Amino acid sequence: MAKISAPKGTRDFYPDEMRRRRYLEDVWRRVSLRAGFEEVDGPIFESLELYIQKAGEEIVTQLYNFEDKGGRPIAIRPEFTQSLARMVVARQAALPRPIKWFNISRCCRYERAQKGRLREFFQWNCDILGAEGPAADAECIAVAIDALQEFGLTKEQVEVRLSSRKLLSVMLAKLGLSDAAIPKVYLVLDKRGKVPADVIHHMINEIEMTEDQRKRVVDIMDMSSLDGLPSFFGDDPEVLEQLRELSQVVSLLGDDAAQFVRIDFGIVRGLAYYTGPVWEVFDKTGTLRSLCGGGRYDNLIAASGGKAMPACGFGAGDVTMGLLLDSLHAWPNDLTPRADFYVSCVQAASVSKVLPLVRRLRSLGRSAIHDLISSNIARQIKNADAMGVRYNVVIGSHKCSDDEVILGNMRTHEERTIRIQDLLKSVQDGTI
RNA sequence: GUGAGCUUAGCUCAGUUGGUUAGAGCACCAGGUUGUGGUCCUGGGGGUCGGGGGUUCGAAUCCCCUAGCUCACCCCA
Repeated sequence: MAKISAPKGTRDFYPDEMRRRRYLEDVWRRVSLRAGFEEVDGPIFESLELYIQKAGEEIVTQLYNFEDKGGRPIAIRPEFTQSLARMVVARQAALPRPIKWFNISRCCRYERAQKGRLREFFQWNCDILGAEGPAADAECIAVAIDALQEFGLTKEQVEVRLSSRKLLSVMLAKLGLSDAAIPKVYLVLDKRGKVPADVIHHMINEIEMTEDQRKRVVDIMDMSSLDGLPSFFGDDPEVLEQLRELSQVVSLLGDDAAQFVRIDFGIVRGLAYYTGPVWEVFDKTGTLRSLCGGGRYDNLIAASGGKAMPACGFGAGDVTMGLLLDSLHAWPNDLTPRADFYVSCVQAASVSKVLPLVRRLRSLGRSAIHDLISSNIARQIKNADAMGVRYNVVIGSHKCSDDEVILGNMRTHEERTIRIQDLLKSVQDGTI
């Protein structure tokens, strides 16, 4: 039989990888729950139409789709947001506001795999619906930062780059740029930092606008705070309003979280999608794709057939986060689950006593394991040690009677003889 | 869709201008140690050198084709 390998862009999760995946998910879930988000989920496949409706026919080339046996066009979910919108719309009137939901979804996209991007991945989403205004945006950013800190990351290692689609479009409109020039400016903004400075310079010079406009576009591009803006636009009320809203997002975070945040109008993201503040999290070495991205998308629910409803949220993938923790050696030291007890057995005659004791220990909520391949006592203890077990329990030693066992602390090397019922009692009391 | 690189043991990799029977470390298994663990010592299993074809007395090594993987561009909800 031919060996068949896993499909391109997918991963096998052997125990090592699975532990890391669970660790990521545990952090995401813990952080979400303590911020008051409720976990939701939808099907792993949806009607293909759900994605076409939003992104157009071209999206089909970028996802896994098939016809089911009833001839219905189906797609494996490439993201969760469309499912979320569908779920919200279905019960929109009945859901208490604001809606705060989170989800950890397995998603597939048919794309060429490369560093930080695979065909199957896990994505954490947090969304707040029914809340307009900067408080909800700040809450999303706060939760994302909370997760970063929970992973042990500092403001020296990662940063949140914050922009505002609305502020940016108002500013560009006020500069009097032509309709043809504005998309090109977005493109340049998006490319900045990804391609060499002289290329950026060249791209800007290619855009048709006056020298004054060009200079101002460059100024906006280079801005890393909002301080200069009011004088820049002569206290224009529209600009000021958007500026105030974006500043509030930062100030609501408080000094501690705001230290992670930097204003960067280079954050563009999906043009059709976002309507207000947008942000992405990057590692500061700049070697990885974004760790997390989000923003305000007030049109989504209406576009999905519901009543207009403000919404904001973010998504974070497991692949890039894993790469970052790899490169920083920031995984927790020991994710290996260690059993509390290894019940070993000296003589064949006592073998039948092993599993019953193991089961008693397990029923008390402790983890207990034992030999399954007839190892001698030396091998059993060797195995127990290799697995980092806390206590070794020896049954059938000539040093003790039938209702006794030897309890060995694998770390301190202390041994003592103890009656089985006393052992179980101590375990129950929590003294062992 | 475009371009580049890589492929030798389960993993990470050596392998000299082509030259005996293809190696190391780690991992795994066993013994030293048949009633007590980490170290150590000894041994063992495991390779169609990605696949196919060609050149040659001789190919892991050179040439051609092909597959797979990786990286970058495009795209990125």
